[in-house]
Amino acid sequence: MNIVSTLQNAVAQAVEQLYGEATDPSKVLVNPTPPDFTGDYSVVIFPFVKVAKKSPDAAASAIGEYLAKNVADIKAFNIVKGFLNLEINDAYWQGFLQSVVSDSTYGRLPSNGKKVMVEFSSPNTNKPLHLGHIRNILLGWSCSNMLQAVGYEVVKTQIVNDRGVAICKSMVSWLKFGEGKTPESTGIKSDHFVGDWYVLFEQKSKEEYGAWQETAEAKSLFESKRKPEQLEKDFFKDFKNKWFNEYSILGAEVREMLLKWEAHDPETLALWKKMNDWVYAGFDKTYGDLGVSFNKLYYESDTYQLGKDIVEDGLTKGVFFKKEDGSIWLDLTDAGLDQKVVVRADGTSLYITQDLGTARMRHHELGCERYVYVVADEQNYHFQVLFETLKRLEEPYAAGLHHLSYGLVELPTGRMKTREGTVVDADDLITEVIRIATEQSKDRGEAETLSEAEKRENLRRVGMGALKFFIVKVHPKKKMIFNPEESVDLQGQTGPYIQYSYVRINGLMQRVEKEGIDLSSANRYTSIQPQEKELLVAIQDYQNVVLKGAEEYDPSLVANYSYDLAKKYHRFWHDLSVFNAETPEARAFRLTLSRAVGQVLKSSMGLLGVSGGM
RNA sequence: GGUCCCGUAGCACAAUGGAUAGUGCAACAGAUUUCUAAUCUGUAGGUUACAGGUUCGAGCCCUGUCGGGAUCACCA
Repeated sequence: MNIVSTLQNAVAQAVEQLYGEATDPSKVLVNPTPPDFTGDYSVVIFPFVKVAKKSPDAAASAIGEYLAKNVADIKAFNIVKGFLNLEINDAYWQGFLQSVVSDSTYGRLPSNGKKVMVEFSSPNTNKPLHLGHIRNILLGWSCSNMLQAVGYEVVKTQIVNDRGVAICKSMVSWLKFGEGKTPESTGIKSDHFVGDWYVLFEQKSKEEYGAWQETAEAKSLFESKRKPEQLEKDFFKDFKNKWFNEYSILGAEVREMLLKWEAHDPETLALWKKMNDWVYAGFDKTYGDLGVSFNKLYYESDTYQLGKDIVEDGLTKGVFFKKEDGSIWLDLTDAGLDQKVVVRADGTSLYITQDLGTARMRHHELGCERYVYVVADEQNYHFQVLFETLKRLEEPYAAGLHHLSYGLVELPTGRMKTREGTVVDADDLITEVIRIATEQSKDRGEAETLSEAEKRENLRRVGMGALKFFIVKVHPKKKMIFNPEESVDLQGQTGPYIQYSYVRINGLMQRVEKEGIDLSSANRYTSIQPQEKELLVAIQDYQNVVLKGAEEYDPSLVANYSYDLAKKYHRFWHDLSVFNAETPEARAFRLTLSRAVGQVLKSSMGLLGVSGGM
């Protein structure tokens, strides 16, 4: 058993024996002792002073005596201001170290027989992926990995938003202005190619709107509908949607396209399929670069009609109600939310209708215990409504729904805005971090032994490791600033810094292999140093970190842990000699310890999707 | 305006209600001429936005204020 749980249990037992009060062992606080104090772990005694009816130090002393007597692994204890500091026997650490290196799955839990779905990425098909998608994808991916590590079977899904106004804009634009060009003929990556037509559409539309504003019709509309004091500029800004739907020629073409699509017009469907396929080919490349994949894809074109049956249900159950115009509503005001339309007056479905239907369908198909939606925080309200609705419908899976909400990513240059063309493209960013990694390696002078291809692959790994680590180290809920230059820095809190620790360890292990060094004398090493102890304590903590990360859907815990471990290893490396250790036992011990650190680093970084060099 | 989220060093980020609020970058001062120098150590930098409250103990929980963001469509 983990020493921390051993201690928790023993303390709970002590409290019960000494003071007759039952205590939940998992509530006993056992933390690594801060470096300034003597000890490996510290028990917080304050919670027990009331039942002990003693001063904190006296209670600590009594509990300490009890532990020293009853827990074989405890070597000594001391008390500082209500904290009971415990020293653990070297024999325990020896055994622990051996158990780690002999267990290739260390940190992972066996299957728990439960299933969880994680939905992430879920892009629109009218333009390429951008920086926001990268955060989404990395969060989804690492959460999937963490859940898997703690025993879940994970189904990774995305819903591809392949229909609707957006893709129709690209289609209209390409038909009108495309002159039959293709990704092949232009040499443009195919999802970017489709996105370019979307951008062109928006440009043309803007031009049309500008021209229209000069017409007599527009002027008189402004005069008759303006609010008092409203400037012409502001009026037309507000009016844009209405204009697009009722006055725009391009807008009319898009609506026609959409109607034809919904009527299954063969030519429209063929065009739609062609453009979407271009986009998918492009996405696949980006997903490949990021090293992610999915188990199951859902397409909005298949699911957008879904949800009518669930709405029927809701009507029968009285969860929903119908207004005179035929639209169906849901009143959530008692939950602090608003009224919400779930089906339009004309009987067509909305975003929420679709999500209701998809939720039920997926549960029938997958039968998961939990469903995690990785979606940006601008949709917090939507998910509140969605989950509350499913709860009221008494859907059996409602309690297992979770919105993993994440904040905006910005660059140091400022916020991304579609309209201002400052959106950071995912592919560009990937290229950029690899470029920076390459540039930095030039200053250093890389190992000459590698082939060109190997060097390139190394740099790609460094760049991707940098990108991934930098993004995932921040708590999902917080908005963050991604600094490409800083991310690739080889010093500091970065992916490459951690990757290097691993490379270093790998180098050691290869040498062990080559020289046939015998590590079996490791357990005869009797003077564990502080730098070694802090590594052991950190390794011990790994399984808890993974568990917590999975429970809280928070990969930043694993990222910060990895950095911390790498940092401790560097300190160890600097202060103590490994190969040139004082004795053969010390050498064997340190090599074994290094192996364990490498093993954990590989595992923890692997959870984050960073496998580069590992 | 209602609702929700955020506010920690110059900057970027940590900190299950527990000890003196940490880490990196940037700055300064050193060490290590090795086991790959992609390293390490030290100095400096803080009224944790502000004001109250709960607690043995609050960056964390509660109330209010200020600042920033998101959202309040028969869009997705």
